[in-house]
Amino acid sequence: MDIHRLMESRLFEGIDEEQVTQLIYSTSTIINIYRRGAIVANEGDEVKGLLILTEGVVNNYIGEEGKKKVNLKTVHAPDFLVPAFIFASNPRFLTTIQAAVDSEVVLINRDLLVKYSKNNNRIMQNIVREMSDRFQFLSIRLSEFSTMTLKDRLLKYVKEYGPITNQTELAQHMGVARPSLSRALSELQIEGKI
Amino acid sequence: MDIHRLMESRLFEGIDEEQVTQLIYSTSTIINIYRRGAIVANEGDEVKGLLILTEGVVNNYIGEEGKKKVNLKTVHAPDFLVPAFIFASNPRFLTTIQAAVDSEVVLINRDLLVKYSKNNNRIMQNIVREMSDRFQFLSIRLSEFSTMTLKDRLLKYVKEYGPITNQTELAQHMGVARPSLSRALSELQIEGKI
DNA sequence: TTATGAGTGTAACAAATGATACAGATATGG
DNA sequence: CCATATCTGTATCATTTGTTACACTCATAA
Repeated sequence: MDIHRLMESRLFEGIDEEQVTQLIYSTSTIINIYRRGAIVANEGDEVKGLLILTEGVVNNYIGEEGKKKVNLKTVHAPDFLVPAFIFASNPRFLTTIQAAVDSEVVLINRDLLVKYSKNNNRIMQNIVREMSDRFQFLSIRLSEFSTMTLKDRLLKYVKEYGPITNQTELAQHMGVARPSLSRALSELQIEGKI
Repeated sequence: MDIHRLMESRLFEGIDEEQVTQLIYSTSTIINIYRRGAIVANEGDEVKGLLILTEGVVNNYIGEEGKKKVNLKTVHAPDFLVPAFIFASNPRFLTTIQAAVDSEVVLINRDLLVKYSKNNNRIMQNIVREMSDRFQFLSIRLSEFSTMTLKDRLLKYVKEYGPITNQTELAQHMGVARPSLSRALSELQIEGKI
């Protein structure tokens, strides 16, 4: 884990290193390592506290096993995992989280977090801000799913994220069949739009 | 405004009436009335604080004017409006909010809210819980949009919400064209599933 | 009562996407 | 280097949804 990179991220903005270290190296904090492809959490598992992705990249899939899956969000370290679920009425994972590359996740116990934030509320503010931003992100994605055609979404994607590296993954991100994505790309190229 | 109904809702769970009254009748709090069909807020407007729908019903539309719109969520009083946007990096409405019936909205200034919650954090806890629950709601809707067919979504809808009263509205909720919804309903009836 | 507007059913055709299959390309580990 | 797995392009056909148009019902206000 790279503490300095953590400190420079938005997660611990406004909080000094000593306090972060205290939180992360508390006796009730758990640090887990996951190999590429390993499942970090399953849909339905209880969310026991604040999850921080300290190394690696993970995907958030939704959808039952065997059925069609959608990748709701890809998270790159350092960042929170499912901050929106910690304080829900029913704090459980709605998504299956899978490591896209070798990854490391820190779990800070919910009670510890609450106790700590009584003295320093800044961490809670950062979590709430992140929740809000993700809510906005999700709202926009939902409207795109229901109003834009695949080709339009692809055009928007390349504008925002640059050229496409992996069609198979992108198809899951877009919630479409892989050959459909391939066809859409071909058509966009023929039309000279990409 | 019906203070007792507010007190019984989840919004002010754990907070006594005196404090709620103090918040709502603060000098910086604004109470607005909207006629049926009136716009409560436009996409892009700044979110200045906590919005509480104290009377009525409103819809949250996303999508630019003229283009296809989706009704992200219908909110019935008493409830928060867009709690997830208050503390975002860029606290602006992503949706256009329109009164479905005559409605009343209370705006509690963000600074007042923050100041107040330093002494009593319960209101913030309730807001965060509500944000979380809405995030989960949105996640599920997104996966439904991208994995389920319209007919499947309709079956799920009638299971959860009972018989359909207004196809035109429901079509916007489902993000589909009105005749498509009508056709889907006909087919479900022929198949004896509804 | 009538006129008007909103909601509904449905038909015909167009467009978008799904599903499946297969071949060629490309990476990757041994 | 080869062997193998993964990714990609493409064709074909099926299914789903969009678009447009029109007729019908129903409530409601003048």
